[in-house]
Amino acid sequence: MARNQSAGRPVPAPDATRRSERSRRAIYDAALALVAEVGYPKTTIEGIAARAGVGKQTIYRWWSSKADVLLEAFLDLSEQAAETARRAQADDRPAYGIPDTGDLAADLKAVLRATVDELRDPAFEAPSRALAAEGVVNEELGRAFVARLLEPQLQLYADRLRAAQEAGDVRADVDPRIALELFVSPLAQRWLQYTAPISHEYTDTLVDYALHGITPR
Amino acid sequence: MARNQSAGRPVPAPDATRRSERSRRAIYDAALALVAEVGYPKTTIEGIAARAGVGKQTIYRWWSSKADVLLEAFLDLSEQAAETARRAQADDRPAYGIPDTGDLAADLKAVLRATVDELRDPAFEAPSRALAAEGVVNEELGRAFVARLLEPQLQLYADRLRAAQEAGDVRADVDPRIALELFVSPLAQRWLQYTAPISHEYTDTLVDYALHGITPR
Amino acid sequence: MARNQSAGRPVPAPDATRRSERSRRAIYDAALALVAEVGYPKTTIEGIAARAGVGKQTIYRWWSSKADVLLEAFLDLSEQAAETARRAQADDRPAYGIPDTGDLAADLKAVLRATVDELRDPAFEAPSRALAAEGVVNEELGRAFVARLLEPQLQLYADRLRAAQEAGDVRADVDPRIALELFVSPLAQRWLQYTAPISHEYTDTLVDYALHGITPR
Amino acid sequence: MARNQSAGRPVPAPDATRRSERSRRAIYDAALALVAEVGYPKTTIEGIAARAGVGKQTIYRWWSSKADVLLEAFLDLSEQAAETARRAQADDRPAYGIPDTGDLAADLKAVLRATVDELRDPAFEAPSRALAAEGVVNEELGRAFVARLLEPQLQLYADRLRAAQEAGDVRADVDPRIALELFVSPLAQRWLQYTAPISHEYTDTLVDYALHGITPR
DNA sequence: AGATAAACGAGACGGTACGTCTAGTCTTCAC
DNA sequence: GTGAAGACTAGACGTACCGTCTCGTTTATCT
Repeated sequence: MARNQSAGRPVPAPDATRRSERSRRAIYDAALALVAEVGYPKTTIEGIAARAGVGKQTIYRWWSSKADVLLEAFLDLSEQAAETARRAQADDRPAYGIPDTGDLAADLKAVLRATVDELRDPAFEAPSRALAAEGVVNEELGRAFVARLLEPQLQLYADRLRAAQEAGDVRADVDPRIALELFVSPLAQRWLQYTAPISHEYTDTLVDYALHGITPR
Repeated sequence: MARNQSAGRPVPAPDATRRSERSRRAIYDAALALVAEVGYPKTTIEGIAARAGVGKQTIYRWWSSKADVLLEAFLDLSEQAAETARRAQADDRPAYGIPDTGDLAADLKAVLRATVDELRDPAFEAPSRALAAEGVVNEELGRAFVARLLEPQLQLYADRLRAAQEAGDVRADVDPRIALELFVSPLAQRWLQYTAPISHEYTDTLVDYALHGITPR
Repeated sequence: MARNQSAGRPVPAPDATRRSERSRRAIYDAALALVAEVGYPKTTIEGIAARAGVGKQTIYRWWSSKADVLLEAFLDLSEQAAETARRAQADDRPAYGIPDTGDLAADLKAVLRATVDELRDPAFEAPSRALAAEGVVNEELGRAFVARLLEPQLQLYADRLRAAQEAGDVRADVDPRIALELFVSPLAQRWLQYTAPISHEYTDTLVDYALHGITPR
Repeated sequence: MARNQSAGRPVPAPDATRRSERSRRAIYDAALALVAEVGYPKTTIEGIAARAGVGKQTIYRWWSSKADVLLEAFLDLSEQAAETARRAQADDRPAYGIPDTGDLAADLKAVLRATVDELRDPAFEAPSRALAAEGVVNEELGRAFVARLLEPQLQLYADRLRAAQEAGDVRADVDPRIALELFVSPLAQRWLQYTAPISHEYTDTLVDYALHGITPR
């Protein structure tokens, strides 16, 4: 992502130590605000630069594309949110990840309900939807999006499922990385593709189906 | 979809009876070819018109956007493919839909394996990926994409599951429309978002997990 | 003007006897009205056709260009005006042309004053200015404009000057066709090119200078 | 001329100090060449931009219309020609304007003969004819054309006539600005409107008629 | 009176150019 | 010597007309 250095002429890499933190922040803010306000397709680099009070070159110097700017802006936003959340928690509690109360179904349902709520938060919806869309069509960005944003999230589910396996609540022969998709992917698809509305009841049902299957026991 | 008639001056709707079938076909072909060759973002209306040997206005007269052209082109392609498939089948066999051999798991696995193959067919991949991406970010198109392409496919799974319910192979309290997502959505997400590779083994596993759950029985 | 029949395939010449007089009149009216309202450059053949309630082909069938339509429309207008003027005159008076009272200077001044007034009539100004402009840049139309509209007018001056020569009021060695330009062309240039305002005093002065020269006698 | 700033949103005026002289020259050259080669109506802004190797926006940034480009291009050409002529002259001779040998008729005839030759020079004919035509129909451009190109030329005649008045060769009560039209306007009209051919003999005759009148002395 | 054929209103078609917008590069000036 | 400002080349956007080409629908003679 960072900087395109594959091309012919070895562009002298900008000196990152002298980079203006002020501009970086302003660009993130402008990019997120514009995506939220006018949508991703109508968000332009010129627009971001103008809103951030920054020259276009300052954007092209540090990012390779509109999608790249937005990806980093969103990553930054997520980190800030995570940081805030972490700080807000009581100090000695498990810092991050999916809770493990011993009740797998309840834990998954709780987290998925929270995810549903988050997906409906407009501040998150516009940029993450934009990034997801761009990632569908732009494989490089798609992989970056998955690696830096999605996979870390999914890993938390995998960890929880592995813990459940150790507790005997999930069969040992089950691959947690696949199993988690049984409830995560349906939610993702409904949200991304508007195939159907999402709700707490829906995600609860997904967890039940995924844990116990749909055949008679 | 149809025609923009929301704006101020009521543009007289073009006379569809005089529409050039030749141009329509040429536009579909050009649009699909360009999306496959240079990708959706670099496919332009000017490019489609030039390649189709058609005036730009002929495109703007009948479609409202590049996405709209591609959606119809892809629908047309699908219909043609379905038509071909239908014709290729023996006359008395069940014409369309998911086979029902009595073995639900085997039937689902077979269809999903075929889907995996289709998703890897470049002729289908480029346009459907492009449409899916556009649909993520453009709700109107997204809903049209789902309603006209995706949902009819999903309905076939729902039908098969309902038959399985009647045969006692699926619990009666299960909602087929949700249940199908347990194996369809994971595949869709891996394909769309590059979260992980897809394979026949993978979809087989999904069916097994979905049918029997991941908890010990 | 008439009809382009130089090209390869011998387009069957339209049958003028079956031509719709109604359409012809409507086209003339629409053309003149549009030129007066929106100016010549913004007058389009589509616009004329729409306003005249006529198919575009009906225009292309009978005229070769926008300029051609306007030229004929203006000729028609001029003929009608001349006809009206002729009818309005007493029956036995000299029907047409420049009066000959025996006083050359007075006669020329009177006619030029009338011309100044006519040039200021908006109904004449827009189309004649448009035709003159087009004629400057389009030699074929320019020559047609001169031959059919301008030269007949100038001929009247030449006739009056010749009569004056016979009466001994103009030197015998003077070429009337050139002499008339001494007062006609300055007026034409001021009007066409906005080089200076026109007035009755101005044309009176032109006649005086032209008749007696500008050197001391 | 300058820049359109009448519209709603106040488009930020471009910074003239940073203007590319290279582009400006290339645009002038391309515009003049195209007008000479294919004529004014078939000269397009796109064509000028392409030929000049320039983006369309660079033309729209600095000029408001095709006519405006051509006017400035032609002014530039005239200035260059005048500059060249000035440099070519012997240093102590009267730098510019109409010669004053004491023989008014001869001086005027000489200058008009030179003008006839210039009007026949294709390099000047196409653009000046195009500008004149556009000026007939577009008052704003017409006035600019007159003010910046025509009137300065005419002023030279007025100056020479005033000198002749002081020398007693022209009557004191004659208005030089009007008198000059007696020989300038006829030539202009013949050239512009193709009313008749132009020649050295013709302009000589015009001078004779204008100086001495057409009546017997 | 009916047949026949051309002119007609309408408007879709392949095109060209318009004037605007944005991409991404390059240059200038201020801090 | 970085970074804002913005002019530059390039080219797609969506619109407006061009001139050509069908369509059916009048008209208007010619059987």
